[in-house]
Amino acid sequence: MGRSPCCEKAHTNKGAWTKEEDDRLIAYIRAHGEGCWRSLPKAAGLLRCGKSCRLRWINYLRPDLKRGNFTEEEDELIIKLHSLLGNKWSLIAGRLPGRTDNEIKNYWNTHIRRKLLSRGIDPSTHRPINEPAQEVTTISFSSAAVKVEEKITSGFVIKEEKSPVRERCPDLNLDLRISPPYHHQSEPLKTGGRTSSICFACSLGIQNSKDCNCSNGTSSSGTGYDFLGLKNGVLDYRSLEMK
DNA sequence: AACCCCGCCAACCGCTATCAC
DNA sequence: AGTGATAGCGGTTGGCGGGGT
Repeated sequence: MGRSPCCEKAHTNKGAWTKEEDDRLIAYIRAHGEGCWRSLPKAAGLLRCGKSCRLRWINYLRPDLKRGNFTEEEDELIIKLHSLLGNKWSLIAGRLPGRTDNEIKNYWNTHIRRKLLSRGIDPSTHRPINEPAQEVTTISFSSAAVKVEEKITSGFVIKEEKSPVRERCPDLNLDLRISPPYHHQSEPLKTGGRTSSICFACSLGIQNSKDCNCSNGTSSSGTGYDFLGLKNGVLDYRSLEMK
């Protein structure tokens, strides 16, 4: 059984948006705010499907969009996040202010995939291309969780709470938590005779990030990591902020 | 100048998740 | 609990522009 169409296709425009349509959409949202996309086109005097309006606003017209080239810092962060989250573009976009899921998805497919391939890394598994195939762990959700297993992937410790029933299907009934990179307690970093620790942001190579809270960084939010929302050093995947 | 190829990216499509009744 | 409506997500498509021949 298919879904009913979100709008009457016979009476809607498709394809590229005109300046006038953009202006109408911006003016309407400025006056009335976002929400109720289905009724928005009619109210705004647009011959567009609500879905199309939403996409246009979110991906192109929103005033907080950054636009422009991605920085090297953003590149690396996207790679790291993708290695953890896979193609969860909206989650990845949620950690890159001013970037949209569509933009990141396009950028991944056009630039980063090639970049990783040129480094000899498989963009989907984040493993060396010539490395023999290994079991791939996918992050997914579940409330039924019993056993906990830790894995170290790309510098992150991932705690898997495994269901005893579905263990052979890693995509099912997993409840994951992502913690900061594993550091041996016996190997503290020493700087100029002083012992210091490196924060998670620095471990990703973004020392000047607002998420940096190690002793080398500028922020000082006390002990424990808070990168990517990792309160108390552990990220509950379900708490990742959605757009 | 004309044609072709290819990369980029905005937009669409189909699906799932969520909510209201 | 079941159903329909709506929002949101991710994969895919297609138009456009730039570079090469």
